[in-house]
Amino acid sequence: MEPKKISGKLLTRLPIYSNYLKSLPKETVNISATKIAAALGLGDVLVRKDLAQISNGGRRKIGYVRTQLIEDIDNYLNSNNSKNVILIGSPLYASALLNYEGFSNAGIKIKAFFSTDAVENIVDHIPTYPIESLESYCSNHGTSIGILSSSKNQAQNLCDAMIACGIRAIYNFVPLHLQTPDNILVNNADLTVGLTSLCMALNEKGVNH
Amino acid sequence: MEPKKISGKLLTRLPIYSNYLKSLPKETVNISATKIAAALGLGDVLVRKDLAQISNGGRRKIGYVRTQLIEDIDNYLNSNNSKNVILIGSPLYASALLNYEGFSNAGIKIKAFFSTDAVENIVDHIPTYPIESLESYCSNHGTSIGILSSSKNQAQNLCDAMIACGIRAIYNFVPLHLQTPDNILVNNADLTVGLTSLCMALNEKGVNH
DNA sequence: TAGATTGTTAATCGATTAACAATC
DNA sequence: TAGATTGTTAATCGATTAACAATC
Repeated sequence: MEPKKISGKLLTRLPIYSNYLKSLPKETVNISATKIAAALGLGDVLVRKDLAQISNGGRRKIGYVRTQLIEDIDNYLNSNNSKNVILIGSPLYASALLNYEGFSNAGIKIKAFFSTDAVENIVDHIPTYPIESLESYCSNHGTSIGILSSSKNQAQNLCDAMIACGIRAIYNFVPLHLQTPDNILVNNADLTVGLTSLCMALNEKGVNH
Repeated sequence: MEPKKISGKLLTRLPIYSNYLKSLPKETVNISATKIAAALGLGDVLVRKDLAQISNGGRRKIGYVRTQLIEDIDNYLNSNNSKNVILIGSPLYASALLNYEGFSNAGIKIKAFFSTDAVENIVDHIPTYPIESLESYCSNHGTSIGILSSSKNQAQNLCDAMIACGIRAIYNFVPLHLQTPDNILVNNADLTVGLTSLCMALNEKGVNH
């Protein structure tokens, strides 16, 4: 059950592979690393090395069994990612995450949303609770990961509240450096890098507006 | 005016440095790389090398002038990132991005939001338009970057629409591999990696729920 | 057999860290 | 002077790519 440790870069590619393989027509039984690489704009050796880490490999001249590969990738992601994850923040910021269709690809399910504003359920598969019930929920469910998506003003308070409730790791979508004790893991989601690197690439092409 | 090319990793750190420096009390005139590194959990040599790339350096024994450093970083980001950026999608997915307080740190301003649903302005500083006016807007403004935040179903259509309007680069928040011609830059924002690496880190610590 | 493929080993490349020199 | 600092050069590390061997 111990998922093997793989690199962060590969971790970003696994859901991409999985997605791509699932998008192929059902008739596609075998698929080669070369084809996958070409479709996704990666090197073929890279794809082969990646797949070697989570599957039992393919067959020479034939490639990999598509369904097996999907299973291997999803298995890895599921066994790695089966954690109790909650989301905390205000609906204004959090609704995109509640609706995000990418987490399930990675075997992640958000269990509950704790809202700073009184609201109904925003999506039907994730219950919304008032922030006040965070403590009782966590003590009952042993939640280990909290996603934080709020205004800058609220962020540090919400962060403190999560830590007080025993949360071990925080995925922070607020563009602010959170103050946390050493034993708390924090991962800061940075939505600007992607844009900035596009800007950089356009500059190189001579596009200046 | 040609911003120097720096690595993607540094690009993620620049807004972090800028944020941190701005968060210090006004009385702080000088700040050393060692202190910055300690506060942000980075190596001091790394910070020094980073700063060397965008500033004229500090003074031995004293460090850097805080305000000068902020200016240098923000200057770099502004000159690199002064592009016409629009957001396209449905409010459900896009509202978090419209409200995101991190883009301005990087010198990026979203100029307009093109909504698939008829809605009023969501935030007061970004006008909301119906998707139908995308074409006329783009031909008037020479927009080069589009942020895509919609359901999976809508994504490819919206992507095609943007390309038809002359957009050169797409920042894609939809967990789906977009089909695009070779000359279009695509950057896929991946919100799951952060969560997945937290899961991995917790696994290593023996936390299994 | 020839060609398409996987898989392995070595080379390259870029980012980070270590060691240390310079200096105020 | 001694200590805190910047800055530079070399070493390390990890990820990717190149070259090629194996094989169906």
